[in-house]
Amino acid sequence: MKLGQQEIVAAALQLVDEQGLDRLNMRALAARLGVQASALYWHVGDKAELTSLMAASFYARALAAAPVEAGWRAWLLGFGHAFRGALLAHRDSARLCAIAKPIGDAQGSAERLAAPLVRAGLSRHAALSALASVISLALGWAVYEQSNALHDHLAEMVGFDESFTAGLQAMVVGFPDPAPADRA
Amino acid sequence: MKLGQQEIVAAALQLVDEQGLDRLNMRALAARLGVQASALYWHVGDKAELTSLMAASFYARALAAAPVEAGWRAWLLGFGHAFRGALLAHRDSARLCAIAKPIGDAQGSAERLAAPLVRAGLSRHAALSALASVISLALGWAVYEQSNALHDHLAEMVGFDESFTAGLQAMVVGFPDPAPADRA
DNA sequence: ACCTGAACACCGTTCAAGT
DNA sequence: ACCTGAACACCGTTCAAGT
Repeated sequence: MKLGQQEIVAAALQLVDEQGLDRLNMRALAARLGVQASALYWHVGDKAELTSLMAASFYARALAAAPVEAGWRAWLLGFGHAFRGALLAHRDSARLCAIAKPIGDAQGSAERLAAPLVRAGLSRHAALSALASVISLALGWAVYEQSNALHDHLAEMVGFDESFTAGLQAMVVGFPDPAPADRA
Repeated sequence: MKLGQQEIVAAALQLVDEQGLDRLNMRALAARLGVQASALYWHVGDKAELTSLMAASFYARALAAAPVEAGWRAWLLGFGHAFRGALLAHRDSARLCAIAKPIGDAQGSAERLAAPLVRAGLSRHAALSALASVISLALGWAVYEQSNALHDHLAEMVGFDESFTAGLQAMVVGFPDPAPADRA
């Protein structure tokens, strides 16, 4: 099996899932791939770039899992749950996203994410704004939810899933309908 | 000036404000305090504990800046803005909160934060749930907002303040009134 | 009680050298 | 083009020793 960015990112995610984010280091990752640590730098350039790639995979998976065509409210709800799902599928994913410095064309990715909302009738500004709020909400929840020690105490107290859903629902319902002048 | 947790945390926040989170290390921090790195371990125990203390200072400041008595919606809005303000007052604060492992009595702090909401008529569960959503939203926004490279691109595209306010407003308005059976 | 000085283990990264 | 081996700088942490 040849070594490439794909395999490296996959192995890194696997390593984090098993050992946690603070056990992710270039030597351990290289060992898992049967290679020397310095070999990774041919494919990745930087540990920061590696974490950015890992974070990007969450967004990509969320977008893929989001509803295809729907009203903008339904799409926002769907995407919110999809992004949350993508995060919860991996250990320490939220911390990973928080650490990750934005990669490549952040501008472009944002537009691509917002495109379904624009197609559904929101202005570019309203779409980006609402999307950022939904992403922020999901990311923030995941941060606290994955904070290991917190998890035990708060799981029973609050019920992460229902509470997140309640917050998301409230927010999306609360977003105003696009003003007539704001239509495409 | 004697060395204590207070001064260490303050100096650490100052250092991060000036140099950024990834330049925060025990040696630089010690040097700033005119002391040896190993001396810090008498007062702090751990770098993780230090970051937790730093993160805790944000929550404390937000609680202090929140409205004293108000309806639960108004209090939530006020606290949301206060927490956001506390985060934006320091560089890399959101990443700091994401990294920080919960300190001491997370249970107790959560209750203390939620107390004003309970006094305003929400059930304990509804209060914790709503509060967590507001905190998550503010934290999530701050993560993206402080992501240096992102800041430049997105600042004009979205308008962080208005968009955060819109999301917060929508969410708080969208929270249902407490059911009669759910009253204190 | 509080701090110094020196050390240890670990980690990101580089680079000449190999194939 | 892709990887090894060895090295460098840096950092968290410990601990005996000082005062």
